[in-house]
Amino acid sequence: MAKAALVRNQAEEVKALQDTIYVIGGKWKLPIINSICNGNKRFREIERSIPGITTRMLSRELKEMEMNKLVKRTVYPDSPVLVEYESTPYCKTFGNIILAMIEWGREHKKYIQEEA
Amino acid sequence: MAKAALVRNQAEEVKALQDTIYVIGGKWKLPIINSICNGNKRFREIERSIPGITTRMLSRELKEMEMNKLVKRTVYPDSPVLVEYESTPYCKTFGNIILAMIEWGREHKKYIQEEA
DNA sequence: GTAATCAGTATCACAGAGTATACCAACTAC
DNA sequence: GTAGTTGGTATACTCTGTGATACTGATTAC
Repeated sequence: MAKAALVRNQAEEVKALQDTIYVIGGKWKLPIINSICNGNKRFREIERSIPGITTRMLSRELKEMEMNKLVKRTVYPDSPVLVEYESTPYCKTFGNIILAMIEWGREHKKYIQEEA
Repeated sequence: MAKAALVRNQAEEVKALQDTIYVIGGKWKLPIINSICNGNKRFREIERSIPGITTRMLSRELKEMEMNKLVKRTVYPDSPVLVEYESTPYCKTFGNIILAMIEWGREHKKYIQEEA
């Protein structure tokens, strides 16, 4: 009985985990979410804030994220056209994951440096 | 000044985030870590606990994770050879990330179901 | 007039992550 | 004797995420 409960729990956990990985998988989604949640609004601004990303990848990911309601894209069609990206409440639900990962990255760096 | 501090902070955050993504990237590492931390020790046991994984991917990832000191592999060479995988303390440092991701997966499922 | 910025799009190409399938030798269970 | 388990390896293949490079038209700045 305890065993069965444990097994079911594990199966449910893995699935939840795999769902999450599916949604935020890849190199760029979390860094982009993080950037926008940090207040970066303009395309080039976001681009500059993420080391290594290319225009193409940013463009693709933003498009997908807009479709999935992760970001809101607004166009101000004044003389020099201006585009702004904003995070949605849904986007902010990744906060804990991102924080945990930033924290891990910091600890990992310390660890590496101590080792060397 | 406040601006400069903010910028430096952001840059450091992204790098930490990207480091973490680099280490645990891909479809399988986190599910495997989770499985082993949950007490699964045998190869086939781990395999069965992760929906969709193939023998080959598990084998590859375990090998890599052993090299990176994420898991410990022990062979008991008794009549039917027995192999056991264990999590290392280092492996357990991913706990917070995994928990946050499981939590997100659960909420996401609720969200999807409510929507439908 | 030249360079730079903005918000992207268009092509091309590739490595490597991931999949599919079969197979091995040793052992157990029926 | 035959089917199943264990801990994997071998081979072949797909596919797509990612990268590199170039380009656009409008605008501003020198």
